[in-house]
Amino acid sequence: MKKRPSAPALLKEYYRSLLTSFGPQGWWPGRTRFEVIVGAILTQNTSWTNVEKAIRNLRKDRLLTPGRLHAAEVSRLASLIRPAGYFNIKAGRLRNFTSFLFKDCGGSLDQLFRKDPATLRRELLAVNGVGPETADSIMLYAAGKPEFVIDAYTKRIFSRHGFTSPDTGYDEIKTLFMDNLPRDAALFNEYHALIVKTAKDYCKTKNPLCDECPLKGYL
DNA sequence: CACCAGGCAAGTA
DNA sequence: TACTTGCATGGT
Repeated sequence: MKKRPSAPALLKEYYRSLLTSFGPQGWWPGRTRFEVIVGAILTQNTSWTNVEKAIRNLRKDRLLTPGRLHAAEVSRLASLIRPAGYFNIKAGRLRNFTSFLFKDCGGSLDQLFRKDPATLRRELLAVNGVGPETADSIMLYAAGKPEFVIDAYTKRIFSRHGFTSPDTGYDEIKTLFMDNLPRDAALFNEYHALIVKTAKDYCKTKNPLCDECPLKGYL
């Protein structure tokens, strides 16, 4: 029985193991920063394939810019994003975000992302419909800030492998990553992408000991 | 048919 | 503060 490594060592080992197994993902969940933000809101408790359908509908109508989206009727947005589920709620949330963006920054993402990270995160969280995961997804994948995104996959994998408990809170598990890894946006981006790939490909079964899982050796 | 998917806010006690 | 419920489509 080999000794359990320290948290920093374990997190680095896990990353190295995933990277070795799957290679760099070069993952980016959208074509533009604004599309990343839209995707982050639409994917709340929803499969990414359904989000892609909704994004395609928005793109077809050329609404994937802050100005065009903000100008569209919420009811029209709702009908376009229908495949992503919760469409009335999410249409309102998209509007809440663009309203904030225009009121606060004149619709400019450059201006929004020039805010210092702590302020930016606090203000994103103040938008109705933007919670911790959505805020961090925007910070990391749209703004390029080093915030680790904790999603259902991350929680599930790490709890199944006995690394956290199933009810560990968002901030607690996030701190685990943030405090034990270098604050590097590219690293956080790649790490989270690898976790998503692992979850989708290998951890569908509720069996944390599945043979092909790269984490197998760390139990 | 049941169950789940890259959450969040509002309601209840 | 701590729990519960509503939101909704599409894939397996």
